[in-house]
Amino acid sequence: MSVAGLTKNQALVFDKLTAAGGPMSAYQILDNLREEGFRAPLQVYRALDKLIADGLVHKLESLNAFVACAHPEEKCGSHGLTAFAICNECGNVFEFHHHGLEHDLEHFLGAKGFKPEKTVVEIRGKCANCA
Amino acid sequence: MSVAGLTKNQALVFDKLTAAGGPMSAYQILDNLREEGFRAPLQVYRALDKLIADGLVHKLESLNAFVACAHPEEKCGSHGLTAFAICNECGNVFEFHHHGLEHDLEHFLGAKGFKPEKTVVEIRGKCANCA
DNA sequence: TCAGATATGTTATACTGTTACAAACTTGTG
DNA sequence: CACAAGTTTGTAACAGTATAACATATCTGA
Ligand SMILES: [Zn+2]
Ligand SMILES: [Zn+2]
Ligand SMILES: [Zn+2]
Ligand SMILES: [Zn+2]
Repeated sequence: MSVAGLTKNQALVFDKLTAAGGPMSAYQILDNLREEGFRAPLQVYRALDKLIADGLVHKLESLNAFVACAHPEEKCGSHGLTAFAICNECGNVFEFHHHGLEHDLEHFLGAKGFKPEKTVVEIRGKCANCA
Repeated sequence: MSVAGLTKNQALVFDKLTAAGGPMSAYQILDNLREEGFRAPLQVYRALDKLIADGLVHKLESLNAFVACAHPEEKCGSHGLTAFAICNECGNVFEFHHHGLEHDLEHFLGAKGFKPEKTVVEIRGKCANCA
């Protein structure tokens, strides 16, 4: 379950998020880790910072929530662009890479002198089950 | 400057945002409208809700901030996809539409039974001036 | 052992957004 | 005009998200 190189708190947060199988807010994580000794938001946010830097967790900006990476073996962190389809009905999140997209954006913005560092792509809608 | 069909508070918020020429947080807007009689966040959020629904203002999810539409005459609201390149150095925001992008995403997700309703695309990086 | 670095704990606070309810204004109708 | 219905605004309280500042503990290498 766990991943090498993580501290205790980082591992607790990562495992909780992985077990959830979907997005959680920082405060939901906090409440779910009180039994394990968590007391303050900062414990969660610090762990999330590291997990995000390592590409093991992503932040969903349009939800203010966090989700475990769907394929950590692919080193999402190294991709400039990770995209999410988020169902507004059931809350299900589908994570994907789309190289055409990435390339198009880089090309389009590069021509304008803009250097992308991190790209947020979140598609809100209805998933196949909820349509 | 103003736009027809807006109430007093909506017009005040829209004008302030337009004059700013860049993103503002809801509370920055509030503080800038105290002289005009604003007292509570809800006055700002209610106005923003309407302006966003009308496509005159966009929310930048990765900044928790709001920006006046760069080309309201094009009815951004009717596009599924409006994208933003946001400079991490100077805060400048460049709004654009990219139909190839929109089409690719629709095609890719449509094949999976996902029906997009609203898409967030925000590219954070360095603009030409700051590179 | 001891110093420096890293990780954690704790409190308080700042920032973002909503609920609930009351009052004022607008508009159409008898 | 009177007055009801709808819409806009005002106000207070609160809920949810995130960080600053400082203290303590733990780990690591000289
Ligand atoms: Zn990922
Ligand atoms: Zn669904
Ligand atoms: Zn626009
Ligand atoms: Zn710039």
